[in-house]
Amino acid sequence: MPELPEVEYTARQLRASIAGATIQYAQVFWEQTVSHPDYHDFLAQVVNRRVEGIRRRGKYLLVNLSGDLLLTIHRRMSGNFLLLSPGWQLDTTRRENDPVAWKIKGPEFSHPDYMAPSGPASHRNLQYCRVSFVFADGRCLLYTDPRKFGRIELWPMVCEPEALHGLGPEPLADEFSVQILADALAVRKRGIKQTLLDQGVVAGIGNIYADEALFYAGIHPRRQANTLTSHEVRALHKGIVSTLTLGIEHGGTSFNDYSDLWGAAGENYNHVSVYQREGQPCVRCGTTIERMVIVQRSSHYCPACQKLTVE
DNA sequence: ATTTAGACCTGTCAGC
DNA sequence: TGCTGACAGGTCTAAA
Repeated sequence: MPELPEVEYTARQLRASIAGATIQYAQVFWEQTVSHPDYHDFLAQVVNRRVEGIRRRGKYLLVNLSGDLLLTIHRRMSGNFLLLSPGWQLDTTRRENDPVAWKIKGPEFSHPDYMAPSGPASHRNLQYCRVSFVFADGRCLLYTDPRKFGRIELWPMVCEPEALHGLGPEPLADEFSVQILADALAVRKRGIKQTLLDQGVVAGIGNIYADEALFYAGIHPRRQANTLTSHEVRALHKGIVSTLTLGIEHGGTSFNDYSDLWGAAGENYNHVSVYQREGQPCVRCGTTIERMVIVQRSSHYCPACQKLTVE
């Protein structure tokens, strides 16, 4: 579920909270979540490491650990982080009818930043802890993931993890120019929607922000990527940068699962123009927003603002 | 060479 | 109330 803005927002929150903290130990409750190395090795290697820094690349969260280790995290559809105040702990008793759900036990929320898990999703998320990191100061970082798609890996810093190798430019960095985007689109015959979802073209765009960026630029999701005019490419570039930037400023987009480190929902769902707004009026012209399926994914667009035919 | 189902997973919601 | 199918912020693989 998290796209670039959600991952970036999490990275900023983690930087402000756990940078410099030492991992006392970790627990793994769903083995497949830790895909490299073997989770036994993972648990052994992570002990007593200090969190040296936190970065983001595309939708990957990158955590530098002391001893030249790199933790890479991809949350896929429903992965989330929650930071528990000291005093909280995992109750690892298996629940009767659900062998993979885990409960959290502890005192009432007392941390000033942690008054209540305010997002509607946070209570639910607490039950699906797959990995936990317990810090020396007693705090506990939970990786929760109802759908179990997310992956956490540990690599020696010297070799860049393969997963990061094929990623395209960072859309919010200087390297992402109009020309870079134009060059990438010029050689792709696929639809523009699929092309934007391709992490090798631009890193970090997912279904929400692809739809939003296309609406911003007035481009139909089925337009062939290499037929965009230079004017349209310029508009799309601006659309990508501004919708992602806005997403970060609003703390990400929450529809179901996503919440921030303290369990609060991201504000950006109040600011989307087309995503999941099928049947509602276009914010620009009032025409009814439509939905179509493209490569097994929903696409939301305004049929009046985003015409398929080239003028 | 691309496109596209299917897999991986669990939960929710609408409709019968 | 209970069942069924569609759908959900992603990405990889194999078959068409």
